[in-house]
Amino acid sequence: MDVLKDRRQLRRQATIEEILAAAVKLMARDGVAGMSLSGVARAVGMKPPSLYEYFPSKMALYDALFAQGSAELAAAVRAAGYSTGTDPLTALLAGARAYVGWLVRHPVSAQLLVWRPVPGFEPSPQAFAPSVDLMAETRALLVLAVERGRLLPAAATDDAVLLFTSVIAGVVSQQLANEPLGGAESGRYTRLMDPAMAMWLAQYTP
Amino acid sequence: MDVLKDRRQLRRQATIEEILAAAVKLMARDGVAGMSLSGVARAVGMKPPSLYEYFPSKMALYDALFAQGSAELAAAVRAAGYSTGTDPLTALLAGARAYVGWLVRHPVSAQLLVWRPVPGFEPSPQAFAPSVDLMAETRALLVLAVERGRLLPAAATDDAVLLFTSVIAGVVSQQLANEPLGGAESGRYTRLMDPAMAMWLAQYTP
DNA sequence: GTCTATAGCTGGATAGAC
DNA sequence: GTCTATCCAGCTATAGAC
Repeated sequence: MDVLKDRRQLRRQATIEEILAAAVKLMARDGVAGMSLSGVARAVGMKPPSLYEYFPSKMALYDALFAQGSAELAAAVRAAGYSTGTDPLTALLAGARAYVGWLVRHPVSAQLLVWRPVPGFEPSPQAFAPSVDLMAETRALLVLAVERGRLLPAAATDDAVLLFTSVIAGVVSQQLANEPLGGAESGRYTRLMDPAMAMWLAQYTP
Repeated sequence: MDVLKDRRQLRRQATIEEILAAAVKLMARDGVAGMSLSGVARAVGMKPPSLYEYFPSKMALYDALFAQGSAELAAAVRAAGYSTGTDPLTALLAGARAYVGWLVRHPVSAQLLVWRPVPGFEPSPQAFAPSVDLMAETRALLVLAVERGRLLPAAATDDAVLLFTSVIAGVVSQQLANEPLGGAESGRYTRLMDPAMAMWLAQYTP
């Protein structure tokens, strides 16, 4: 708790983040499954064994990346939703837009989060938690929108939620399949996002 | 051209297919990117060098798998469409159903075709051709459906086609993310498929 | 916390005998 | 066409000096 300890922990945290950033960069170049600890070590100016001071295994590094991405994604969605005021439907749409937008801007994390490209890697429950929370909040927003009469009751059923997430997954999938490593900033997904949301809404608007 | 040569070629073709099948099986176990030539060789009762008699490199094996999957998928979609008679809209929907169905029943090929999980692998133009053809035929069906008054003119625009493929991609994505290696035969995707198609149709039906 | 050294393994691919 | 033998490269991970 004293200053020295804090400074040390801060330094350590900075190194950890440097390692994570380097790993993401490498994954953008070689593919998510193609990342190697040797490559990461080279990128941060370390020798491979030194990485084990920060992560006990390669899978632990993947898990940290998953946790970081999952948390940042959830935060981005929440921030977008909160900033819109109190209307649940507006918040829902802003959240969906933020969700897709974040994934498109972070294609490497997107692959790690949405697909499972690494043989043998399963995210830990802690790493997965933000996604679970986000899903629950999305559901709650839908229920609220129904209660307030902004959506038809059917919009809060399991099938409607599945359809909603599926539409969003479709947009993300389109983008990632065409620009897996985040090349040119194509406006394709934005052009797709509005009609897609409108299409879903048309089913459930009073 | 003589009988002996034919027999030899037939035998060779059978071996090639055995190798491809073994590779798919291994990819289901270890992940698409986790397949190894050593493992494939073991599975077919060969030593690794012998595989080079049939494929000049590991990437060539991936390409053959891509080509095979792409062709089979296109064939399945066409068969479903043709069997419905001459109504383009019915054919379109039957095709979409067949498309998703085939991918769900062949999750390993689906990952290879839809996602790009193998670092450094790009399908050759020949391997990719069936997918391109299929896309063109889908477009043609939409145009035909519009001409026959089964769909609104807007259904043949680029945006509508993008939305159509995106909806399908969403269903596939949902399924693959939850059952990447084709575990239990969950009826989830079928439950999702009909509402998803209905949702798109609602936008473009006269 | 960082290093050297190294274990220990697996992989893709080639040469050349049979 | 299949094999043995081998090359060479890369990787994760550990032991132990500093």
